[in-house]
Amino acid sequence: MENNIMANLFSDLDRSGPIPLYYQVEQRIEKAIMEGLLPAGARLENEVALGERLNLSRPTIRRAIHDLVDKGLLVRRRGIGTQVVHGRVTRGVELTSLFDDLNKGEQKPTTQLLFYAADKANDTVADRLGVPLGSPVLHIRRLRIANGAPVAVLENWLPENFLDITEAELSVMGLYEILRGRGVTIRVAKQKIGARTANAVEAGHLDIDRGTALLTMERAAFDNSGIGIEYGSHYYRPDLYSFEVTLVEK
Amino acid sequence: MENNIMANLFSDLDRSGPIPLYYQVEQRIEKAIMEGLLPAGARLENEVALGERLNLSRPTIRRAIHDLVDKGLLVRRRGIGTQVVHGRVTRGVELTSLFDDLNKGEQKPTTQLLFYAADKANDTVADRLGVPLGSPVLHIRRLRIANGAPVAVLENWLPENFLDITEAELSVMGLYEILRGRGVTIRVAKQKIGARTANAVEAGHLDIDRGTALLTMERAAFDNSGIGIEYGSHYYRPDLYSFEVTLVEK
DNA sequence: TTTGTCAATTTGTTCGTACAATATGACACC
DNA sequence: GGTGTCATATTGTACGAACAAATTGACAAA
Repeated sequence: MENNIMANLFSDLDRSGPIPLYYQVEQRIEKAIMEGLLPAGARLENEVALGERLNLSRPTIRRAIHDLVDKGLLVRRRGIGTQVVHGRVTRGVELTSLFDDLNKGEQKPTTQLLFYAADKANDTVADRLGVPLGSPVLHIRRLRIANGAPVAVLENWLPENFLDITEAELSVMGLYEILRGRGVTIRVAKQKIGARTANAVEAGHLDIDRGTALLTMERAAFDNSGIGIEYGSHYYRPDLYSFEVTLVEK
Repeated sequence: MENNIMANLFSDLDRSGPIPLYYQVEQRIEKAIMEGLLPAGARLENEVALGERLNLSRPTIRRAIHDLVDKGLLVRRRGIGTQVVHGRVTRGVELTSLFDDLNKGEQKPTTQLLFYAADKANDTVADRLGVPLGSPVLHIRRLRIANGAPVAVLENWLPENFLDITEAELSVMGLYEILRGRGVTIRVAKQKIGARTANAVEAGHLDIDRGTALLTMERAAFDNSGIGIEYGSHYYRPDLYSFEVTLVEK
């Protein structure tokens, strides 16, 4: 029975294309879990058998499964086998989701550019971004609206080489979308999540009462080579947004 | 020059003991980075050469380096090589830190047990923990105090097999400490971080004004075998506590 | 009944090898 | 001088194979 499910799942692997085989396997297992074909607690076939049926070597299968374990979707024990982790919170748990956040949100988000100016890096910005104090930075503030309701105010600073990002771009695209389009890859990001009480201005932006709670996030993002890409200080309407993280102990 | 450093680093690998070779290599490189022997931006020797000098196969070396890339300590580019990541993000990047949080906090935290009872799992608890509705669970609520100030209220539910955890234990030890002592290893945890406004009771516990902001966290933690270990619903004083996360894009 | 042992199952570690893809720098060519 | 091409260095993907370690269940022995 299960065999049929799996057999169908892996029927047509693209062996010639540029997408690695282990990644294709990974995606299909992940999809099967998300769609409920492999429910929580379900036991996967063992590595060798799986490899034989897909005509893949054991290392390739292992690579795929290992990645999914890292993502927190699977759990494996020597002598026992591999199981789908319990807790069907398994939707959208990728760590990367936090990067894009609202960028590719559920319901066609809109952006309103509140502020846009070339500025000089102050103490905080210089420190977080690793640029010299007083060096040129792009300073922006955006209001993110989803479903007609204001969800968050995003304030960001970017180093000198991004001064040519235009207001027009920022009005229609997410920041990370723009950065990706310029060939920039974020590699490491350090985030700090907290809460505070909204003042009058903040409350006004988010269309809530003064004195209610805000969810806040500070983030410094770095390049492949460790160069500071972006420093952001954001606040969110807590009834419309929250952060989800999956931690995997190694 | 660099060769000498590396040669010394890997002089005596334990080939017979139970610790995997890739792990030994991993630890030594990590140590070298932490101690500054391999400064930010330093380039590692290539995989094959490294393998030859240590008398290890390339897969073993790759495994070690791959793990460190996952941790955010190293960065590698095809055709170029492997480098130590820039940016002093290198301290305390372990994912595990979020697990223990207040347990091993900065200034000798105290715990006050507010509630302790055997209970039956309600809808939410049963769902999050993956146990049957109405099955026995241990239900506790604790007030965490650091430096004389109340920092957080931690409400937790644990499945049947932890019903024998005593009030005395909970008063002097952190929950995760107790669990570790019983041989339980948390493997995957799913967290949701948000904010809301404090009601009168909550404000009273944390010694703040009613209506000020609370930082909230919900967590479901799972075993090696995917069995639910703990479900928690916590709230924190945002001026005394916040969450820090380091994300690594893969 | 309880305990110990052994076989079977399954993942973990480690080796070896081959070829592909990407970035750099040198060199020839226009 | 600029431009394209090619060799080189390095990591990425994929195969195959062997043995080690942990768990379970069956069976034998006390």
